[in-house]
Amino acid sequence: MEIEQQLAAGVIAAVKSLYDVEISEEMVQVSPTRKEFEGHLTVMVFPFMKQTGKRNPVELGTEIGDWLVANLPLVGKFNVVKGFLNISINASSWLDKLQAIYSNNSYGLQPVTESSPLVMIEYSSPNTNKPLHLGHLRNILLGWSLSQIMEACGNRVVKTNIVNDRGIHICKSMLAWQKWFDGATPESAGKKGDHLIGDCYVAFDKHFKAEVKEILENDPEIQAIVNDDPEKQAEARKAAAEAKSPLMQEARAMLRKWEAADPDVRALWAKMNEWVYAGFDETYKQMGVGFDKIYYESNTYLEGKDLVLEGLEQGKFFRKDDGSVWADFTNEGLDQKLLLRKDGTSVYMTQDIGTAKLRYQDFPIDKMIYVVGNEQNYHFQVLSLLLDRLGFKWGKDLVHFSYGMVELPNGRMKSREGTVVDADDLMASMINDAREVSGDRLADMSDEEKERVFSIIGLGALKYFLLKVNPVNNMVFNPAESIDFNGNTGPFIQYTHARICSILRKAGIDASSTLTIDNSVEISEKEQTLIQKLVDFEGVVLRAGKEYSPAQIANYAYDLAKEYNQFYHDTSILKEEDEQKRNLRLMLSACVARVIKTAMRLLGIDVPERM
RNA sequence: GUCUGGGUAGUUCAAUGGAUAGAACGGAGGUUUCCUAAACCUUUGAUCUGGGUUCGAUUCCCAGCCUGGAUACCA
Repeated sequence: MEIEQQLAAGVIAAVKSLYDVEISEEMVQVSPTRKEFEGHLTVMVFPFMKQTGKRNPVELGTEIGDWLVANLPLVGKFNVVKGFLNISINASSWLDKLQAIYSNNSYGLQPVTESSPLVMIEYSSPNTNKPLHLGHLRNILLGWSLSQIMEACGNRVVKTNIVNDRGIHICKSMLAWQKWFDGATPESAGKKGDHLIGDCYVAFDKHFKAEVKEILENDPEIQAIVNDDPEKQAEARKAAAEAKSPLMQEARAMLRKWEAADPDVRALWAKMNEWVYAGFDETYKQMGVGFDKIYYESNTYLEGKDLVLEGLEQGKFFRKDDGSVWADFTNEGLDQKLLLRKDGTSVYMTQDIGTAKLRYQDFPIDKMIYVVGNEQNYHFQVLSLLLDRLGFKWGKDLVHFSYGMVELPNGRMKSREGTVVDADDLMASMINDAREVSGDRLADMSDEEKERVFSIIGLGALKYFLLKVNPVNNMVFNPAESIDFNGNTGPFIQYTHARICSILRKAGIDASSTLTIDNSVEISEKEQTLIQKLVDFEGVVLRAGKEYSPAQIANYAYDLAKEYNQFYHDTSILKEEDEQKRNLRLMLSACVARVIKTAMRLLGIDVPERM
């Protein structure tokens, strides 16, 4: 049992024994003691004042403290300040804890068995008409990290991805490729497939814009659209002009051909999508992430349509006069939601229903987590109700892991304004920065080894930067300033780990060595603080899993690394002559290194042994 | 309009209802006879406004201001 829990149980017993009053677990708040005060853990006694009838919190705290010292072996001494009961834990209890952590190779991780709950996590979910950008990076890293954390919390995890491979957007790229790209392939163009297709999309948009402008200025039909409100008039004219654009009409015609399974269109579609997948795979590989099962919208949207029609027959949905199919959620406080257009084609929501069906066929899912931006909060609120109505047992409890946008200093990224930060470019530039910062520290390594380390460090900085922020908040990325390698950063934590590895190397300790310490060894305040933080790790992981928050792991890892750096700076380890003290510090270092490594793995960040 | 997030040092981020609101970057200054100076130390500086609940509010409730997002046939 954890020290905090033992203490909390002790306090409950103390109150029961002293005042014959039952208090609940929630009333006992235990937290680390602030640095200014003596003690390790602090219990708030204010909450017990009513039940115990005590008027004076100091008196109450003192009585509980006396009882704890007399009855709880792990409590050494205590002091009371106002209503804060500061408890000092016995040194031997800390040492026991440290030894337990040292000898447990999977410390902090819950076991996963055949009968563990099955959690499916969807993330990335790209469109296939353009390369991945910074926003996708946040999504993918959160999804990957979350799946690691859920596994660490004792769940079986299936990582999944839904690829939005059909629709008007890919038709635009296909059309542009036919018209202006002269049969270019990724090989002939010398660029990744996703980037080539992205270029096509941009080309389409450029020509399309020009067309619309031309029509707006010269077309008499458009000029005839008049509205008293100038804003509304402009909107209406623009919509009419866009619909009238020959390019757009061609794209729509292509989409219809695609839906009719026209062989030529399908062949082109398949070829171009393959290029994109190859490009994405390269990006995923570079990031160090992957999936267990990938779904494609082109395979799932028809399934969704079937389910909707089935639901319609069972009276779960209704049809409007124009033939469109809707779900009514006015009883649940929401609106009506379109499920099938009047022409019978499916919408975004329909596709998600079909995907859910296939997933449930493939896996006995207990919990489904969708990692999708907060712009889709409403969509997932509706999807949850919809799946529940269709009888998916996890529908009601599906988790929309909603995260904020990555913004630039002037606002959000806009592809139209060319302010999108490309994922591949950003990663390459981070790795390059790492190379420059490193100097000649790794001069004795082979070029291959060096590149591996630079890649770990550069990506570590990027990943940590994106993961340390609370997911619900929007975050700001300034492309003009490179991501830091100093301070509260991934490399700082990696550096601490590398440094510990160096110490252990010099002490002649490797994975097979076993350190031992005597329980009577003296333990300093800094050492005790470090052990306390190590003990916290298990709880931090569980909490991060419960609250779906990789940021808590990130902040914990930084805190631990910072604490160790201070310890390192004013404590000698290798030069320590007292063998017991030396072994204690080495054992502590080994534990810190392992916990850092585990925590960083939960974030999807590697830690090199040298840097 | 309606619904829904967010508002904390100059900047980027923290803070299960608890003690003097923490870090980092930036600014100013300092530390290498010892294990990696990507480090360490000192200093500078903030809770949008007004009410309420509470022994105690950045945190919970109400109102207002600022700001992001959604709002039904795009995904």
